[in-house]
Amino acid sequence: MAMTGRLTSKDVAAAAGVSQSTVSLVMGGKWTGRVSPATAHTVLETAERLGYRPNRAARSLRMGSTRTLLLVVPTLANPFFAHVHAGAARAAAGHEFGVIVHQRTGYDDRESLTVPHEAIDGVLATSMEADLVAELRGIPLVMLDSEPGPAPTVNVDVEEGMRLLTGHLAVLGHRRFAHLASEVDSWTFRARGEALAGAVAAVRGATLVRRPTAISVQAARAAARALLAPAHPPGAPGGSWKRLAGRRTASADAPGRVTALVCDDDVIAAGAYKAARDLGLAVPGDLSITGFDDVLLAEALEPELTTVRLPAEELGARGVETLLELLAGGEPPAVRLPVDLVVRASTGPA
Amino acid sequence: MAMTGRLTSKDVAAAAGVSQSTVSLVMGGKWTGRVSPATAHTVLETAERLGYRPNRAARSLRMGSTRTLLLVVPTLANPFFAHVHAGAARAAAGHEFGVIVHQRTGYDDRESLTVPHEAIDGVLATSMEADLVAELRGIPLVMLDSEPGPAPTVNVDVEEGMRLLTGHLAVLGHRRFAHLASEVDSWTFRARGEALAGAVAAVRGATLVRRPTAISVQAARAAARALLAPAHPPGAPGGSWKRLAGRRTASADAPGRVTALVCDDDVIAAGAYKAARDLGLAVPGDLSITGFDDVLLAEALEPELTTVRLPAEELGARGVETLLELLAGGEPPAVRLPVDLVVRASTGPA
DNA sequence: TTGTAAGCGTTATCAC
DNA sequence: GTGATAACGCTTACAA
Repeated sequence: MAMTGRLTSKDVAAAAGVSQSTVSLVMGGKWTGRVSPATAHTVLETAERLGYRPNRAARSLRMGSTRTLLLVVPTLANPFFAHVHAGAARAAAGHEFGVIVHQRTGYDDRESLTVPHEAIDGVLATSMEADLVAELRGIPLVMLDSEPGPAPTVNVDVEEGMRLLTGHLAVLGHRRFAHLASEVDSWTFRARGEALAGAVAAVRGATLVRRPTAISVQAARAAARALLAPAHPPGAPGGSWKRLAGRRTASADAPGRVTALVCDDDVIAAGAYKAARDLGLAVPGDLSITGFDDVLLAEALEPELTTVRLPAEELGARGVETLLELLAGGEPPAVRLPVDLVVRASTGPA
Repeated sequence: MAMTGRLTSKDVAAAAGVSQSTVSLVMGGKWTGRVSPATAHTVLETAERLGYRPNRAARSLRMGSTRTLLLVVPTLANPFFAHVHAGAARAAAGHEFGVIVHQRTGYDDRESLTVPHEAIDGVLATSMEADLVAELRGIPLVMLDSEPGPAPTVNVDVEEGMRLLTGHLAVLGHRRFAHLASEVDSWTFRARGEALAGAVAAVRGATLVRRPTAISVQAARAAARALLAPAHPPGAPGGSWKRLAGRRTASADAPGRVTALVCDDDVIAAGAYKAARDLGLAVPGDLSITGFDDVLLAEALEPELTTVRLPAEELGARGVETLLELLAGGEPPAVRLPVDLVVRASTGPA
C-alpha cells in the first residue's frame, strides 16, 4: 500500500488502549522517563503485531526534513559511480537517511540537472561543473571529485595518482609518454591532465603528447590509433612499427615513438588495447598502457591493467558525512582521499 | 534548504494578493474554469519570481501517495542493472514519478531486503526470489526477470536467448558444450540453464556439462579451468590439449573435449577468456565462448564477445508501466521482452 | 471567480 | 506518566 498502508498511530493507540501521542513517543524512541516501561512494551508489541510503520510524509512535513539525500552522477553504467552510490547509501543508512540517485544522460549533459524529486535535504554532485550546480539554489550541496569552490568538496587525489603512474613508468625507463585524455571538460580530468603534464615534465628527457577522446571503447580505440599511428591511413595493417623501431632502446631517440600510453579512465584503456592490437603492438612489450579508476574492466582485460585505484565507496561515504555535517550547520573541511597505484601486467620496461 | 526552502504557497498567495487555495489550484494546473487567466498568470509569475516549489511531503501526506517507486537490484556494479534503472527512471519521469534504487549487498543476499525508505507507492524487484519478496507485505509489486508468481512479471526471453546461442553454435559444428553457470539460485539462471539443456538436447549427438561459479572474473576463471582441464593440476601449464586434440575434427569423438563454452553472463565469460589463455586454448580457434547480457565488457574483451543482448532499459521502462498500471487498480498482463543474438568474434567453427 | 476551512499522520508542547 | 492539542503545507470540497 502506498505510504503506510492506511494504518496510523491512532489505530495502534486504540488497539493498545493508550493515547496517540504515547504511541508517537514510544515509536520515536524518546519515551524513557515519560512513559512507563509496561505501556511502552504494550505499544511496541501491538505496533509490531499490526505491522504499523510510521508515515514518512507526515513525519517529513512535521520535522521539516525528509532524511533523504540526492546523489547526482554522470552515469551509473560506469561501475565507479555505482560504487560511489553504494558507499553513500551505506553511510547514510547509518544516520537513518536514504540516498536517491539521479543519473544524468551522460558525462557532458549540461541540461538534465533538473532535480527529479524535490523531497530532499541535500545534494551530492559527482564530477560536475560548479556552474551547473547553480540551479540548485539554496539546497545544501557537497561536490564529489569536483572543482573546489563555494560548496564543500570531497575529492580523490587524482594528481597523486598521475604522479604515481608517471613514477612507475619512468622507473621502467619510459620517456615518450602519450595521454589519451577524456574530452569531457570537468575538473577531475583537467586535474589529471595537469598532474600528468607536471609529472612528465619532471622526468629528464621525457616528452608528452595528448589526445582527447570520448569515454567509450570505440572512441578511445580510434583516438589511440590516430595517436599511435599518425602517419598510417586509418585502415592500414599494423605491425610495421614493431619491426621498425628497435624496442628497448629506451633512449627515446626515435621521433614520435610513444612507449607509454596513459589513459584517463579504464574504459579508455580498453579502447587503447584494441588500437594496440590493430597496430600489431604488443602490450606491454611495445607499449605500456595504464588506466584510471580500477573498475571491473581492469581485471577483465588481457593483460590485466595497471591502473590507479580510486576509493569509490569511501568517496560516497565521506560525501554523505560531509553533507550531513553541512546540514547540521557545520562548516565541513575539504576532504582529499588517497589513491593507490595498482601495478598489474600492462606496464613493462620501455 | 530542506523541503521547499521555508517558502510556502501562503507566501506566494500573499505576494500575489490572492488566497492560498488559488495558488494551490494554479500550481496544480487545475485552474481552468475556476480561476481567471489573469490571476493565474499573476500567480505563476510570482511563484516563479519567488522560486517557489511545492512541498512534496505535504502533498504526499494529503494525496496519500508519494509518486515514488522503489527499484531493488542485486548490485549496480553490473551495468546491466544500471541500465534497468535508467529505463525505469525515464519511464517514471514521464508520469511525474521518481524512482529510487536500492542495491542489495550481492546476488544472493537474502537479508538486506529491508526497504530503506518507506515513502514509496510500489516496488520493482529485479532478479529476485518470490519468497524473499513476501516481506513487502501489501506493497504493490512487479517482478523483473523473475519467477512468474502472484506478482506481475516483466521478463526478458532468456530461454530464447539460449536457444539462439545454441543454434548459432550448432550451425558452426559444435557438439560438445559446456555451461559455465551462475551459482546464484534465481529464476533467471535456472531458466537459462534449463533452456540451454533443452536446446542442446535437440542437437543430434551433442553433449553438455555444467559447472557453477560465482559471478566474478576470478571465480569464473577458476571454474572454467576446472571445467576445461579436469585432469590437469591447477598450476599446470596449458597448451597440451591444443596439440593433443586435433582441432577442427568436429566429430566430437575425443572424450571431454569441449569446444563451446556457454557462460551465464558476460562477466563469467571474461573469466572464461582468462582460463582459455591459461590453458593455451585459442578463442575461438580451439574454444568458442559466449556471454549473456551484452554489457560494456562484451565489446572491451578481445576477441569481442558473442553474446545475447538483453533490453535492459526497456525492462526497467516496462516494469514501471506495469507497476503504474497495477497502482491504478488494473491487472497488468505478464510481459516478455525479446532478446537479440549478437554475433561477434568469440565464436567460430568447431 | 475567489476565499474559507477541514483534514492527511506525525511530533512536540503542555496541562493534567 | 499520560493525554489533549496545535502546528507542518498542501488539496479540495464547499461557501461566498
